[in-house]
Amino acid sequence: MTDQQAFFDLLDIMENEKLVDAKRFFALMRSTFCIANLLYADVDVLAKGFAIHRLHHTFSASAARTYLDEGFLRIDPILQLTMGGIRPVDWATARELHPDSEPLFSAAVRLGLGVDGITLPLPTPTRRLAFLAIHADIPAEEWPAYRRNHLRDFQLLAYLFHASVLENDSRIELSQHGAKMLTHRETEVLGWTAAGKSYWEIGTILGISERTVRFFMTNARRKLNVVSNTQAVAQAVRRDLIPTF
Amino acid sequence: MTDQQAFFDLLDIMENEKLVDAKRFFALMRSTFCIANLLYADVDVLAKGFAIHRLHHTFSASAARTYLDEGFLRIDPILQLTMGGIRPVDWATARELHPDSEPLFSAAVRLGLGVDGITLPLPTPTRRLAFLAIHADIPAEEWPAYRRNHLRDFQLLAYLFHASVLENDSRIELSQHGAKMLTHRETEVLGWTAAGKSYWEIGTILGISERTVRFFMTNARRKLNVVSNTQAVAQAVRRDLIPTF
DNA sequence: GGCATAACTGTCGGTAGTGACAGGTTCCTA
DNA sequence: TAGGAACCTGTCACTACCGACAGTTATGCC
Repeated sequence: MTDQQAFFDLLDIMENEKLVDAKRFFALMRSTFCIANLLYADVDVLAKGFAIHRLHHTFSASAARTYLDEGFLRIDPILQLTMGGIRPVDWATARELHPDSEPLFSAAVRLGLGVDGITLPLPTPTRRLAFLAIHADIPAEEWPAYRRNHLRDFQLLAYLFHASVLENDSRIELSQHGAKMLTHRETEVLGWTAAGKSYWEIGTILGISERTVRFFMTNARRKLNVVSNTQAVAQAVRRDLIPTF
Repeated sequence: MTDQQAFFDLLDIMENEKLVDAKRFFALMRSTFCIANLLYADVDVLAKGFAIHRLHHTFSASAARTYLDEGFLRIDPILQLTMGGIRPVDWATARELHPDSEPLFSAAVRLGLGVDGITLPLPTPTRRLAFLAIHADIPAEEWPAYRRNHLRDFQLLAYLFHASVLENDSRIELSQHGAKMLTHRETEVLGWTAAGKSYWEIGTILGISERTVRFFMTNARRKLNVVSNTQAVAQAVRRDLIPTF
């Protein structure tokens, strides 16, 4: 099969080149596998709502805008299945499991996004959600055989691409994220918050005003780049920034 | 190729059966791919030393005991490369990158563990390290072509097996710890709270009402014997009850 | 058939957390 | 001596949380 050779060529590229541009990867994928469209996303679920950390796709600008603007991202049943999962998610399966979301799928069809496709969940170091969605340009009746034939190819190539993106990411993050250390008071206040104390109680304990406690917590949240006290405590405990008792 | 058909049969099993026993998976892998030995491990890198969470292998009992007793696990260069990585790790590459560990590789050869093989890192929900190590029973000169041909098969099947193990794990964990253990939903909701999500957002993500999210959080607080969501998250993170990613 | 457990939903009212506004002092270092 | 960093305080308006009330449905076990 010539298909085989094309796959191996692509594999060599993905394994040997440190940084593969998304556009190039998408172009290679499309030419190798008769893929109509691809979407790679890395969504930061730590941020308020869903902050898009990284997004590459080959859909039309208007289709993507509609998808994002309408907030479909929040209720997309494929995303729900992808979240925290490892197995590939078939769009058809998601459609069956979530009949409530039928309007979404209908809208997707109108936008030309197709209904036969697959989404591969990708692991992320932090609590983000990354995935590669693949929409092949083939007749519906050929889809099962196509999926079966190429799932392994997609799985491996998606992970190699993802690895490339993450490796590049961490280089950037290491250079900019530096000495955002918590002060003594911030640590102290965070510790009492982790112990379940309210602002008023902490203020009384430390002999400062409730307002000041809030001030320290606000600074801690900003430094940890989180939105809630709860989240700040989760991060602090994970990073061993506050004493465990 | 008959190889192809054997792979597809195995793929069908891994995709359709909820729980695939390690022994069965290993047997199928060995017969399908001429694999000499397999090792699947899930270790806790946070614990002092390495706490083994799960371990299946086809190596001889004496070889495995030597490997573990001698503490090779701690200095294994392959594990070092696997840690936090996504890309497959070739044993030969690890040997080149870590000349200091030559004694380990020599010992491995004596023990019959082989030097041509590959280790696939697998993502885990908590701060653990999981991987599948594969050692094929073929002449060294055929290894590069073999690796190239089957990497995609290994990658996909390893992930499906890993998914099966993880899904089964969570079920066991819930049932064995008795009344004080958090339910699946409580764990899930707690995890999203730790990620800074509001009740409304979590409800949207999980497809349930905001009220129900509150219900689960209330139960979680009661079981953890704490008064606030923040405190609950602190406890849960400390006890590794919720995914960290 | 009872009983327990898990998953699920609704409303009310009080309290706690959060952002944005606008200040202050002390101490150390360039 | 100017600037920065840590520490400290106040008010207003809004949102989120949390306890207590009172349910429903499904499943599995004795």
